[in-house]
Amino acid sequence: MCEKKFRSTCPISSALDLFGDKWTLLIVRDLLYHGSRTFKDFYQAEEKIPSSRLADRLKKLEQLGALTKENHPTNKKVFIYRLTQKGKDLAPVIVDLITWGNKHLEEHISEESKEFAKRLEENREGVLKELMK
Amino acid sequence: MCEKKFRSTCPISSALDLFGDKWTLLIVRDLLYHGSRTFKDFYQAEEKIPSSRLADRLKKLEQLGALTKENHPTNKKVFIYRLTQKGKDLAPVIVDLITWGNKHLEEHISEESKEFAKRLEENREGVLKELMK
DNA sequence: ATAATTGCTTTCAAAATTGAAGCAAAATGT
DNA sequence: ACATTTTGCTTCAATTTTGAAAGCAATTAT
Repeated sequence: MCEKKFRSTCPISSALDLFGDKWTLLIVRDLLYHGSRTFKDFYQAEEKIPSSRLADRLKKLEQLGALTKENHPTNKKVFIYRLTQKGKDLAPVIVDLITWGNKHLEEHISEESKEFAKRLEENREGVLKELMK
Repeated sequence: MCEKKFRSTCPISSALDLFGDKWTLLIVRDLLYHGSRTFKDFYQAEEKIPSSRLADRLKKLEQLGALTKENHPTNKKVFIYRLTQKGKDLAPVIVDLITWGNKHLEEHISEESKEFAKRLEENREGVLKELMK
């Protein structure tokens, strides 16, 4: 049953089998920053994910158990997505991508992100703890 | 000139524009573990990358400045690939993927990787230092 | 009652990926 | 010296994935 899913028994390769694309970790990013999001929220992010892609990435992440989908308390048409612990555990990866990007793509990174990256360098553990709570 | 290359000024999204696929970080992985590799070495890795993909990922990583390509000292047909500092700086990302994979995909991860992950948990900084040197 | 919003699904062309075969230069074997 | 193998790719057809746009049904707002 896993034979089709993973290329090898390497944890890196296996993680990439799940997250190795241009969109999945951006969904995780938005949830790390905001705690909870709706379809529309993700859809309106700067990077402009196509709704078809967004729908299937959310489905995959839910099936994987990295996020949950629950009803909005008052609006039946809206769903609320949140990270599970499995999803939150991706925070270190995300945070290291920020550090790498900030160091090596500095010229085109936003000031806001640079400041976040600075906080990270000063206190990685603290920032991580905050993000994952 | 960057307008086509990056979807936004977010460092995460930008890093994913460069590394967000199933193969690129496996090349980095092999170089982190082994120091230097040849085309054949990468090609023979467990995950079976197609040679066409390998060729263009190596080219992209070289253009990006994440690795260098140099001549073999005695065999003119062989090239030696090595990580630059820019490439080595991806080590934290790789290492966090190992930690995540080991925790959440435990049942299908090799014993060898589990042991490495254990060393990581005990001494992340030390292992990182070793990998990046 | 009508219009707008939300969370999708559908469609389809374009782009990326795979797997296999091919190839030239260099190295190795005899 | 000559044939064979190795190495590092390139090429190509077939399949898969993606992106852009349109569509849609069930609410919700007016």
